[in-house]
Amino acid sequence: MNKINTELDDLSKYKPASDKFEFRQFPFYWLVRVSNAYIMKIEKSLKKLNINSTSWRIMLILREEGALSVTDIAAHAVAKMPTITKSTYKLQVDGLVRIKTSDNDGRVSIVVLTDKGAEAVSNIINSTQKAFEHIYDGLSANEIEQLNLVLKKLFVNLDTY
Amino acid sequence: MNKINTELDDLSKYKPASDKFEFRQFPFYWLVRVSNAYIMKIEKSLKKLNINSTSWRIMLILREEGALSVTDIAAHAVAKMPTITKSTYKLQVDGLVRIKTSDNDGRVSIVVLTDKGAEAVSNIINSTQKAFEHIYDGLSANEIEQLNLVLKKLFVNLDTY
DNA sequence: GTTTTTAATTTGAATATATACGTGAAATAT
DNA sequence: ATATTTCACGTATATATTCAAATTAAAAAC
Repeated sequence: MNKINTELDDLSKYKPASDKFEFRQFPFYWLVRVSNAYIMKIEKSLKKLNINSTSWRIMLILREEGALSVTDIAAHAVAKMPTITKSTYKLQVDGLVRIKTSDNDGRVSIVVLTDKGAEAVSNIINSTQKAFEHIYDGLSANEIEQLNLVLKKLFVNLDTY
Repeated sequence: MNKINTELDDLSKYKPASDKFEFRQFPFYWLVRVSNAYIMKIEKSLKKLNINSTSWRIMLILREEGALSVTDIAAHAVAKMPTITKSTYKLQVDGLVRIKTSDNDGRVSIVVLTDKGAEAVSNIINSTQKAFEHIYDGLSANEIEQLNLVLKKLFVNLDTY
C-alpha cells in the first residue's frame, strides 16, 4: 500500500547530509551498483563480438529511433558528446552505422544504422540472451513497471534541478 | 497492489530478445541513464574539490565500514581491483586514506580513512547537499524503500547467474 | 616441499571526458 | 540588406579513468 500524500514523508535520511544517512539505504548506492554490475555482465557477452556497452547502447537506440543527431544520441545515452562522436566513428569504421551531415543544418551530424548494423543488433541480442535469463527472478511485472516509473521520476529530477 | 504469484507474469517483454521488447520499457535502460545522470551531477560538485565519483564512493564506504581490504572495497563499489588500487593510492597521496599491509595476511592491503579524510567527507557532503535538494521530489518514502528492495533483488540476480 | 590458489599491483590499451577549436546558424546591430 | 556578435553542434587534442592481462608475493592445499 503506497501512501498518497507524499508530503508527510521525511526523506532526509536518504540524503547524505542527514545524521540518519546510511549508504546501504541510499538508493543511488544501489543504482550505481546495479548499473555497474549490469554493464560488467553484458560487456562480458559483448566482448566476443568486439563491441562495448556504449556502442551497444547507441545501436539499440538507433534501431528504434531511426536517424539521430550526435546530440540526440548523447541525450538518450546520457554521455558526453565527444564520447558519442568517437564511438559512432568507430561504429562507422566497422560499417555498422553511417554518418552524414544534415541537409537542413550544416552543423548537425546524422547517424543511421546500416543494414549490417541492424543485422549485428540481431546477432548481439541472440548472444546476450543468456545474460537475461534469470535477471528478473523474484520480480513481478508490476514491480518492474513501478521500477521504471520511479526511475523516470528520478531522471527528471536529476535533469531538471 | 502487487501480485503475490509472480510466476503468472510474462516478463519476456523486458528482455531484448522478445519481439515485444522496446528499450523505453527496459528497466536497465533507465537504470543506466539514472546512474549516469547521477554520476555526472555529483561529479560537477566534486570537481571543485578535485575528487571523482569513484574516490567519493570509496570514502563514503570507508566512513561507515572502518577498515576494508581492496577486495572488499571493489565488491562494495562494483569495480575491478586495479581500479580500486589506483584510486586508493591517489587518495593516499592526498592524505585522505592510509594503506597498510594486514597483520594476519601479508597479501592483503587494508585501507582506512584518515582524520583528514573524514573531514573531507564532511566538507564534500556539505558542498553536494544542494544536488540532493530536489532529488526525491514526487516520491514517497515507501516508493524509495520499494526501489531499494527491487534494486537489491536485481543485484543478487546479476551477481548469482 | 611443491603446487595451487588468492590478493594486490603493474603495465598497457581502450574508453571517457575536459578543454579548445572550427564552423554554421541565428540574433542583433548598423 | 548586410555586417557583427552570439550561440549551437560537432570534432580534435590532451588528459584521466578503467580494466584486461601479466606479474609478484603470500597463504593454503596437497
